Amino acid sequence: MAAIKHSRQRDAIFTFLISRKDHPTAEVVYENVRKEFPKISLGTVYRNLTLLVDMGHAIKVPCDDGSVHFDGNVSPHYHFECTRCGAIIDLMNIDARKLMAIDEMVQDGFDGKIQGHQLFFSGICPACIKKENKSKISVDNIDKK
Amino acid sequence: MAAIKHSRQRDAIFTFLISRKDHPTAEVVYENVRKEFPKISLGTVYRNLTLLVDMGHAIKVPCDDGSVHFDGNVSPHYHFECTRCGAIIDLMNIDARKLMAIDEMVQDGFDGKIQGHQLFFSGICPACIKKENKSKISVDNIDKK
DNA sequence: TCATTAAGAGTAATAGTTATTAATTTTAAA
DNA sequence: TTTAAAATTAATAACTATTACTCTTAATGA
Repeated sequence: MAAIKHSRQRDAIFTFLISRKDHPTAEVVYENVRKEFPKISLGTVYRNLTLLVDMGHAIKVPCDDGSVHFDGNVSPHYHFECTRCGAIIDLMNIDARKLMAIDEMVQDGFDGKIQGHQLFFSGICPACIKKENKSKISVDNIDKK
Repeated sequence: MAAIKHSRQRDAIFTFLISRKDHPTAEVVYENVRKEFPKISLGTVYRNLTLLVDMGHAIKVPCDDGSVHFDGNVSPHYHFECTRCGAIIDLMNIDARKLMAIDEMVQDGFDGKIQGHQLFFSGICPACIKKENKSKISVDNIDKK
């Protein structure tokens, strides 16, 4: 019965994960945790990320472009990917009743049993919109935020 | 101006794709087209599948488990994956207005710009439900379909 | 028919991830 | 506190899905 032992490396991975709002990939986690543990290996990062997901402390976010990101926010929510900068952002403002309505919408007329869904949004993130506006406005407006 | 030449292999790949309702992977396409073209290579299958997708004759369906499936049905619809047998099934009975309502639901209160979404359902497919019922009923009922 | 050139076959290369293993760390019993 | 079992790590090998490369075949247009 594989008792799970504490490890500093896993701590560092988890701490890094919850410190970020943009959902890093395994590679990004690796590069950052390496600052604290220069000898950590990519395999250790992968093993601990899947461990954290299995323990329910993190979520695996498979994106449309095939890349896989990780999220330290385990409360139910959807994700949004910016088509400009690639950032993954949490969408927390969802009404639970509307979520269930989505399943019911397709269950009607379908012979199988709908048990759940994955919903993933795409578009332009607030930061990229701000950047875009800044480059549009003329020089004398730059300081107006 | 890269004139696209016709090829029997591509035809066979496309014909196989639209003949299936369960959205095969590149590997499955390969195994099946090989019956007609025993010398076809996996690289040819991949190249033609992406060609078909680029031409708008097929859709690439990246699934949650990381596997990639292909769909010869290009009309707008959602997908459903059976958690028992892994089959991917088209869900055609969706009201377009309800789809847009999904984007509006999350746009409200979000500073970014929602441009679209990917929605993917999971559960038990009709075939697996039928199979389950069959194994439950007693012997004297087997022939009752 | 013949020349041109995209497409195919076969194979090598790559990326992302998982598996293996010897050495190290953690934990708990003595 | 010491120490030994068990889990974890670092390093690396292996694996899987996909793409790239090279040379050959065959579709197209004159």
